[in-house]
Formats: sequence, structure tokens, C-alpha cells
Amino acid sequence: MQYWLMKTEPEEYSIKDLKRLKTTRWEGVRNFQARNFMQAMRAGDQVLFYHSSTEETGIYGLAQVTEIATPDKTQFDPKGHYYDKRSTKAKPLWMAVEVGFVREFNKPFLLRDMRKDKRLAGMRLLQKGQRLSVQPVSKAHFEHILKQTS
DNA sequence: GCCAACGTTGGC
DNA sequence: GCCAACGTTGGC
Repeated sequence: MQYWLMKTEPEEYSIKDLKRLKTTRWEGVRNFQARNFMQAMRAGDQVLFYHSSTEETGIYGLAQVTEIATPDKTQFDPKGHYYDKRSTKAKPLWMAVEVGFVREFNKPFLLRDMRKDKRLAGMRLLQKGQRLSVQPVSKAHFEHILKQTS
């Protein structure tokens, strides 16, 4: 079992959208490090669902990986925003996992509160200048976060 | 809206 | 292979 954090802007795709739709394919990631982390994901891995670019940035809920990484279809659509002309069906550059809803937190664990929490010291999310949209989370950090939000 | 930090691109 | 320029992310 591995633990991850995935970011989305709530205006783009929110925890409530995931709650309503049950699952979603995590398409549109165009960062190699984030892609590599998605390729390392296995079904059942737990995902902290983070909202960025909003007044209250933080972790809003829990999701899980429901399907391992397969080629991201949006890279093949020449009219789409996520088109990448370097990709071919035989050699796709970009991958996407499927993520399923687990639960929405009663209260989000806000970034400003996470920064104050000594037990989250060293967490990648909290490091200066980090902006990776898919990132691993340690078991200790993951369990601590769940404890704060249950 | 500002801007620091970062990843990527492309000229050399 | 270096690195300046550029575009993007994301907190504030």
C-alpha cells in the first residue's frame, strides 16, 4: 500500500465532482515527475485529495487508485488543450490513472494548519517552491492527516 | 493580481 | 551540454 497526494483546482475538478461521479481518470498531467509517480501507483493506493488555487487551500478528502496508469487519451486529440504532437499510440508520452471517491472530510485540513503541525515537518507539500501535482506521502504523514480529519 | 520558484525549450 | 528565456504553478 502506497500513499499519495493529488492536486486539483476546485473550479476545474472538485472533491464534490468526484463524490458525484464516483471515479475519474486523472488526465492532463504534463509533468514528467508527476507522470512517473502515477506509473508507480497500484490499485488500492490511498490518495489525499488536495485543492490548490483557492482561498482555502488544503486537503479536502480521501480517494483511492481504482485503475493503474494507461495512456492519457487527451494527448492524441489535436483540437484539445492537452494535445502533444510528440505522442504516438505506440509511444505515448503521458499516462493517467483512474481515481475513485472514498470520502470527503467534514472539515478540510488547510495548508496553513498543516504548516503549523510539527508532525508534518518534512512533508513534500510543505516545502518551499514545490508545485508537483502528484506526489508521494509517507505512511506516518498520511496516518497523521487522517487522524486529524476523522 | 503579483511574483517566486520551478520545469521545459531551444539556440549556441 | 549549458543556460537564458519562457511559460506555468500556486500561495498569498
